[in-house]
Amino acid sequence: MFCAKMISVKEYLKGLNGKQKEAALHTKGPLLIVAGAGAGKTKTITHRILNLIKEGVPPQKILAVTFTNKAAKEMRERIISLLGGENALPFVSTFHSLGVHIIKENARLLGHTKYFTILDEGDAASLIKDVLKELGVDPKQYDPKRIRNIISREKGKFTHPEEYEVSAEGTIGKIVARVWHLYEKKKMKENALDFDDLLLKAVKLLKENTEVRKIYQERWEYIHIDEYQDTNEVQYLMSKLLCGDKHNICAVGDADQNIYSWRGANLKNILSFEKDYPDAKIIMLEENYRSTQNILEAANEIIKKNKMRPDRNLFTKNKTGEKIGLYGALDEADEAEFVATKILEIMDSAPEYSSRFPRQPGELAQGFTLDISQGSNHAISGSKPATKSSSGLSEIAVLYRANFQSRALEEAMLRYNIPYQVLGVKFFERKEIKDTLAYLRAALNPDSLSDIKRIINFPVRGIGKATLAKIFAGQKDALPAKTLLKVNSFYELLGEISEKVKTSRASEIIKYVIKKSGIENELLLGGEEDIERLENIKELATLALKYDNLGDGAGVEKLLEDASLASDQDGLMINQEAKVKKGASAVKLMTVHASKGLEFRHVFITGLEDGLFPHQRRGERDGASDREEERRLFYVALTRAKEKLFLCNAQFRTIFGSRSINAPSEFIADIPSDLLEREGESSGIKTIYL
DNA sequence: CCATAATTCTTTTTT
DNA sequence: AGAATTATGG
Repeated sequence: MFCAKMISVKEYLKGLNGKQKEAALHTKGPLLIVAGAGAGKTKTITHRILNLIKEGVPPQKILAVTFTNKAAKEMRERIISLLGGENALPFVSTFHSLGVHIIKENARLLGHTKYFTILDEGDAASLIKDVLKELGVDPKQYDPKRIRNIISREKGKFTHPEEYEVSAEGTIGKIVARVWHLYEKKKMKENALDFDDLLLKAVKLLKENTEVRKIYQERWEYIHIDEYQDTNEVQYLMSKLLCGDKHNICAVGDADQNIYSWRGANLKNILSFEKDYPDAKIIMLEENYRSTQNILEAANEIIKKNKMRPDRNLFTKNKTGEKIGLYGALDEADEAEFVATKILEIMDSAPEYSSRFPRQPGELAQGFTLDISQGSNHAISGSKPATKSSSGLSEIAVLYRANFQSRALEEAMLRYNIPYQVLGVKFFERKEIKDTLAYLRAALNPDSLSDIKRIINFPVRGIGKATLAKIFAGQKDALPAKTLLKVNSFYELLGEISEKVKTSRASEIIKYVIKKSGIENELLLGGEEDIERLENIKELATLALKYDNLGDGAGVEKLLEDASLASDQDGLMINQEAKVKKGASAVKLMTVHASKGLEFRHVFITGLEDGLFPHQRRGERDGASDREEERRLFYVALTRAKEKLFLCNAQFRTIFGSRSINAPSEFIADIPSDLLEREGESSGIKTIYL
């Protein structure tokens, strides 16, 4: 119905290409946007939302769901900038926080309070461990994490525990069935939900309760689902239930970028979109605006080798660009050294940075301690904080398959005085942060045993295992008088905190907790490490300032929610805001998974060794599809780069403290050699052996 | 109950 | 290699 004339009228869509415009203008009925890497996916979706609003749809009627907080944040910001000063905004959320939202509004229906505790994977695994012990199963023989994974996978498939019990096979299956049952019971008793529950319970509500379903279907008339290829069964059901009969669903995705099948992501969802919504409009975005032709060609060659994929190719009008650099390193230290020196070279080639870095590795800033565990943002003391021109550094990313690889890279960055930031150090998973938050959670949810367990004897109060067991068994009166006194004063403390929560702002409460609990005193007495921990908690208080305007009580509640749902990158993002704001720009180190959705002028892909990338995992799952997933992962890595790409592999790598020899990844050989260019060999390959 | 010593993991990717 | 968990003795 819309003709060229009408399109031309919409000034605000003029930055889009034909296909993108078509997508933005298709507002009624189901729409699938198949968007290749760098094809302007977010731009299209945000403009579509803009168009809806311009056509008169109230912003609150629009929902956009993403996978990560970072993606949600970016989308929100881009919508805000498109809308200008408008005050009402669409509801942009991750799947998990949408789940929390729905559950909180209906907590009673599920037998929970709105202060339910969210268990992270660690909490969940330790709860499973307790369950195993209770059932008389040796947790060493049956790894709690593994059991947790199996349960998680089943929950992601929307399997009922009873259903599973019937179909469970083998010894493990039987054990899982028993554990699962008790695990659910315990969570209920603790008023706690695991990550899967956040989606599952929300879907159950929507599915089984007509009124609830109606409320949300009416609340949101237009829904958008980002990264549709990564949805699992539960998320798929959620999207379906939310869009109801109106079918105003816009899904965006790219089958080639499905890298989460190990988490239950089901390609079927995107591949059978047309079956689910027969009147669906499908739009393919195949022009890449991000990368040079060389980079894109390499990526196309890599992904072509997968069998299970749509037949299509991205193209670009960008220039040919430089060749892809290739470096065969001796070991991980050599590899890291190469990366570091290359980064300096890159910075040197931009004249405005040339004076910033020391030329020799020896010129280190004095008094700088090497502290890998902290990760985060190491703007080097002694080197001037980078100013406006320093954005160059943040245009560089170093990618790797597994988190442990960051270590060697960090050491090199420190030696060469290159400011860097590691995405993957989970601020909210640090012990001191978890401890502090546990006080708040326990105060709000007195049933939360996992939180109480964590803090009842930290700082040391002389309440040990035996005492704990008695309390949990409801036999407080069986305690010796002296112990009872300690226990009571602990619960009084929780009571005081809970009172304080109702009457104070988030940042104040954090300070209150560390004082009253004795955490502060404890850490002040400790060594250097403890002081650093205290600093981290203070950072938490700073971060909490942002929640102060939500009002007394509500601020803490939201802070706790965000803390539970913050992934590593998000967590760090928040963590860093304070530091980065000062203008420090840094090279980014992260896993390939974490890099999805991002782009950088210069990208290093490290650890391209057989067994590491593609990663060799132990059996269990179907090898062929795993291999294809590794390939998709490499494809994602390649397509992050805009201008220059470096590939590195190391002959030797130390894993678990012992050195292993690795052949270069097959991926390197899969790239046409005319796209590659050797960056020189490491010295001494022949001489050093062991 | 707690501090220290000994032992056993860890490393795939994440909401 | 280093962290984390568990065993041991006070």
